[in-house]
This record gives sequence, structure tokens and C-alpha cells, in this order.
Amino acid sequence: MNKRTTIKDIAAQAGVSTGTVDRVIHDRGRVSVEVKEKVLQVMQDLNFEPNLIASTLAFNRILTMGVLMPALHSDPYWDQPLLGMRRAQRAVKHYGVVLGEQMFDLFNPQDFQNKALELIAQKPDALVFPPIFLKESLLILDHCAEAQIPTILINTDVEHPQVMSYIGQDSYQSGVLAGKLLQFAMDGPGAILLLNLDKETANAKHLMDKERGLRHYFSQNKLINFPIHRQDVEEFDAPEFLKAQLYNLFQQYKNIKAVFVSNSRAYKLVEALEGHPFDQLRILGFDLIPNNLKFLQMGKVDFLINQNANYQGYSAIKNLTDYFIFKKQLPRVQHLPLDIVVAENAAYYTKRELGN
Amino acid sequence: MNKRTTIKDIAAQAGVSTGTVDRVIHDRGRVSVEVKEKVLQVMQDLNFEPNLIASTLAFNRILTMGVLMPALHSDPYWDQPLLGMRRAQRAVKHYGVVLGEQMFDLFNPQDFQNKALELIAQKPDALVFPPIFLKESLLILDHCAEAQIPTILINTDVEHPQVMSYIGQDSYQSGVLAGKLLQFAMDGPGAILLLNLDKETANAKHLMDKERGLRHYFSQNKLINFPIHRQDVEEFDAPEFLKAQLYNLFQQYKNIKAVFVSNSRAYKLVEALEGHPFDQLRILGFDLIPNNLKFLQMGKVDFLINQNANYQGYSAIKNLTDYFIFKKQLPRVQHLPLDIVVAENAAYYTKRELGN
DNA sequence: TTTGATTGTGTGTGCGCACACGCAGTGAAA
DNA sequence: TTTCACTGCGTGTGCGCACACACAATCAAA
Repeated sequence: MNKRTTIKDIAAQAGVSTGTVDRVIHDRGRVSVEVKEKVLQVMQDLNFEPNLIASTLAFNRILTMGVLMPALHSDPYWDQPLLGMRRAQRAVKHYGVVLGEQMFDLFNPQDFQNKALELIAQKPDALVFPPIFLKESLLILDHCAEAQIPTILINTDVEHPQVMSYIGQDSYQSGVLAGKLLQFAMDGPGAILLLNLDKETANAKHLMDKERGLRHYFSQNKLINFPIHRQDVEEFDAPEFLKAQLYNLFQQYKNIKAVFVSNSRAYKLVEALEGHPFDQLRILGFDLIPNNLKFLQMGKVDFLINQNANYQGYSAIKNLTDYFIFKKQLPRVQHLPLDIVVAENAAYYTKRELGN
Repeated sequence: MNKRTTIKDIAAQAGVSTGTVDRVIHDRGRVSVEVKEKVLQVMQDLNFEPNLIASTLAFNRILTMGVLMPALHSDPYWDQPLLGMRRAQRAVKHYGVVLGEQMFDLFNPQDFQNKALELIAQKPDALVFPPIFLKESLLILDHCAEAQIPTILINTDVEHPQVMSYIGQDSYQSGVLAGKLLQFAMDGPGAILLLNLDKETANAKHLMDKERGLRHYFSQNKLINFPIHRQDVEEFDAPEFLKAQLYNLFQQYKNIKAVFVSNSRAYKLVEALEGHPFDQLRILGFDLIPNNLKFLQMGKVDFLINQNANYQGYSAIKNLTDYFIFKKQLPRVQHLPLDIVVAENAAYYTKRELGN
């Protein structure tokens, strides 16, 4: 095997020293124009690719990636991206990548902001977070811009010049996909209940996008006998209350044949319906969290759309490593696959998604 | 940040030289028992993890991974694993990984064997291939055992002591999954046509596994009004012949409502039915090859099950790198996800699967 | 003209590890 | 006793690159 060309080869061929080649490569200046041209030419000719192994070894620097996430174990969904990030860190620790983690209270915008500023004060080389609270997130991004910290968003996208890359689902398209699946599952026309089990639903852009997608599917395909009734429930943690709400709805709209739960809380719906005769109800939810999977296997939930929460986190750290170590440019938007999960193919995704 | 412990630290702490530490780490002998114990103890205490970057740099060796695949462009399915391997090679080339490719004629067992032996004669550090021809594959594996070449199989598994790892689909389960999806799509009972568009179907274990899985789904769930009629067609490349066969079948079994095409050739079925009134026919096939995707978008194919052909190849090379560079143990069997692909979520998989 | 700052280039060291080599000590065979 | 193989250990070099430093040349300001 013909060994790879090194900066030494370049130097010899160009009639200069390796120091000069180094200066050209890193554009450190202090090189005459003619020599620079010459060196670049030789690099082209010899098809030079720097040895990244040697490079990182010599660089000998620790890359701290700031990570701002909801506190572990406060919500089954939000554990996954963080675990994914830690998994990625283990995979790339040889490059000197470490995580600087800050946890915040999932329901406290002020805490979110405070922890973010603490994190930025530590001057990490990059920052990753889900912009759960829009207003505060924009402020944080301003701070990042000032401190020159490249930032990756996960789960929800936000328009801001400082955002280097967004990694997450395409909410709108996941709604469209849900429409298709529900139609398949429903055996003919009927009403669909769109259930938002979340707080401040009105401010949650991704939930609205999903709704638009769902409605689009049926209108686009001229499926007129599939009315969609939307209901927001903020007290989703109160089973009795939720149950009462649901019974009202089923009274009001007699022909509801399916429920679309717009986030990872489909299991709350199933729990609220426990022991009652809604066997004919088709249920579609999101995300492979343990309770959802349980009901999927029991046949109480028909479909789960996997938003790859774990992989979102994994991907964020991997991408930053590529950016810093391998000098790769990152795409502004990286939509992850919307995996359709049924009982028969759940095992594979579970293994991947819950992969410690 | 407290820097990582190095062999120098170990040496100092144990009161020996780095050379001795090195000998202990690599078990090269020439170390007294007491010193060895001492060094191991210190390594434990200081929680030593070798710097793999420095290690690979100093190791300075080229790892050649022998790759035996069907000739490029002889079949759209078989291009994908090879492209995946090349993609992986690009990702890990910094570790000195190169591919030694050998192509064989997809329909010629003798050529398969010859090319394999050529490849082995070049003494690669590892070998990857799909055991398309069983008898010849066993022979090749014997040769690998003799030459001490660790081997990874993709696409189809074979029992042989020399097989280090199998990466591919779970054929049986993909049949089960297909049953579920067809039932969803069918709007009530009806017959299913199981179509094997392949040569030597009887020897293809994975096709038989799929059939077993499909039948299992319906019997398991006590769905008795879903008879399954199987038909093998070897001359799948002759559209007129295929069409005639199909018309016969539809005559014979009036109530066929869905077709299960057991491999990547669903598009051949659609082409044969072109322009004829089978709009009500539900079709499920495998793999994201361009023609299948085209018909999926047109609504002529309802489901594709993605067997992640590209990722199979990618994964094989990545795994071998992990094995050689990072000293990871590989699991004997790695089943990849069975992605359910419909028109509404195809884009993401296409991007990933056809990823050059 | 002298001084100082700036530019252009080469040399040297170190990143952490792998591996070759050297050298003293030991014990057995000649 | 000499020879020699072998054991147990230390030293030195190189992998390819990043970066600090040295030093001569140049040019402008005093």
C-alpha cells in the first residue's frame, strides 16, 4: 500500500519547511504569496489529506460541549436525548470530547434561562439544547452569539442566526403520516379525536404543526368523512379528570373511531380508559417510552411514531465532533426518520432507542 | 480539566519504565510476575484507559477488509450494501482502513467461489460477504478458518464457527410484520398472494422464513378468512410471461385482495399489471430501490419494508473497525430494524439508505 | 544611521503510544 | 572457565501534526 502523503512530503516537494506548510494549511499568515501558492499547488497535486489522528493527538485539547436538558427522570421522554448524548460522548471521548451538563426544571422557564446562562459562563466550545421555552431560548441564543458559541438545537427548531443546526423530527410531516396510518387502521370513515396532553399547548409550535399535517392529509386526499375534533387537556396527570373529559367527548361526538395523541403521553389516555369498552378505538401516539411500548404490545395502542429522541441527542454530539475534529460543515436542518412502530417491529427500535 | 492518565503516569507510580508498562499492557512477556502484578494494580487504581488516538497513530498499520460482493449495477438491491461499505470506509479511513473489493457474478456460484479464494489469497485482515450460495459459502468459511481471517456475514446468516457476526434482517419477523400491515391495508378478509420472484427459491432460506412468518401472523391471531396462496416465478424478467401467470392466478383465486412480494422485486409485479384494473389490490414489498419508491409514491405499492441494505454494509465495516481499533467484542447476531415505509415517510429513509 | 517593529522562514519539542534495541544478570551447557 | 541463550528491564526513536521559538531580512520611524 502506498502510504499517504504527509506535510513532510509537501514540504520537500515545494522546497520549504514543514513549518511553512503548516502555516499555509492553517492560514496563520506570515507566508509570502508566491510560497503560499506553490504549497497549495503541491497539496493539490499530491492530493494531500491531513492525518486527523495525528492532528487531534498534537492538538491535545479538550472540547467541552455544553448540554442543557430537563432534569433526568423528570419525564420519560426527555431522558432519552440526554442518554443519547452520553452514549455519543463515550463513543468520541478519544477525541477529548466531554459534556458539560446543566439540568433545568421542565416546567420552569426562569430556571431554564438561569441554567443556560450559568452554562454559557463556563465558556463551552459548543452548546446543545431543546428550545422548550421560546422567549427564553431566543435570549440564550443572543448570548451564544455574543460569546461566539456555535449552537445545535434538538427537538424543536427556532429561527435564529446563531443556530448552526437543528436535529429533530419534521412535526408537520409526522402529522401527515399519522393521518395515513389512522386511515389504514380505521376500516372506513369516522371521526378522529386529536388530543393534546400538554401545558401551554398554544405556544408549542410542534403540536400545531402536527395538527396542520394531520388535517392536511385528509383534505389533500379528499377524505371528507373524517372529521377531526381537537381537545387540549392540561391536567393530564389527573386520571379521573382526564377520564371525565374523555367521556364527555365520546358523548358529544358519537362516531369517534380513533385518537391521535400528539406527544409521548398516549399511555395516559390508555390508563384513563382502563377497563372500559373502547376496544374498537384506534390509538396512535408518539415515542418509544416504556409505558407506550407496554400498551403497544398489549394491543391497546395501534401505532407509535418514533421520533428518535435518543438518536437526536446522539446525533447532536456526533455532529459537533464532526464539526470540530473533522471540519465537516453541518446542514442547517437534519430531519430524522419518522419510524412507524407496531408490536411486530418494536423490538429493534427499543434496542436502539433505549440503548444506554 | 484533569488530564487523563498515561502510561508514563503508570510507570512513575509503579516505579518502572514505560517500556515495562507497555509489555504488561500488550502481554509481551519478559516481565517478572511481581512487577506485572504491581503494574496491573496501578493501572486499576489510576483507572487507566489507553489513548486510542495515540495508539493508532503509533501502530501505523493498514487494515485491509476483504469485501466480496455481487458486481456493481448487476442488481439494484445489491448495490446498496457495497455503497454502504464504501461510505463506512470513508468515515474510518483515518484509522488506516481500506477495502479490498472483489466482485462476482450474482448468478454464478463458481465465480463466487473463485473470487472468494482470490481474495483470501491476498490475506486481508477480515472478510465480509453475503453467503448467497450456501455450499460454496461453507467452503469459503473453512478457508477463512484456516487462514485465521475473522468473517462477518451480511444479508443471510449461516451457521459456522468462523462467523464472527451476522448483520441483517430477521426474515421470519419481517414476514410476521408483513402480515400485520396487509391486514391493516385490506379492509376485511380476503386472499393473499405470496409471490416469490427469484431463482432457486427452494434453496433460499430467507424466503422460506418470510413465508413462515407471514402464515404465522394469521394463524396466531386466529384470522381464518385470510388464505395465503404461494406462487414462485423464476422468469420474473419476462413481463409478458409474468403477466400471464398473474392473470391465471387471479382467475383461479377470485378473492385475492393483496400481494406479498417477498423480495425487492415488487416493481416487476406493478409493471406487469400496468394499465389493468387492479386498483383495489394491496401490494407490499421490500427495500427502497428506485423503482419501488416510484410506485410507492404513485400509490401503486402500499408498503415497503426496508431491510436497510445500505446500512448492513455500513455496519459491517464499522463493526470491524470497532473490533480492530477499539477492541470491542461483536455480538454474534445483529438484527437491523424492519422499517415500515409508506409514501408519507419515505423521504427520510431514502436519504439515509441511498446515502452515497 | 540607528532603532524597533514586522515579515518570512526554519528548527525543535511534545502529544501518548508501539516497538526495536541495548544491556546487565542468570544459569546451563561445553 | 568460557560461551551462549534467555530473562528482566530501560532507553530511544518515530508515527504526523501543532505550535512555540529563533533568527535573518526588510522597512519605516526617529
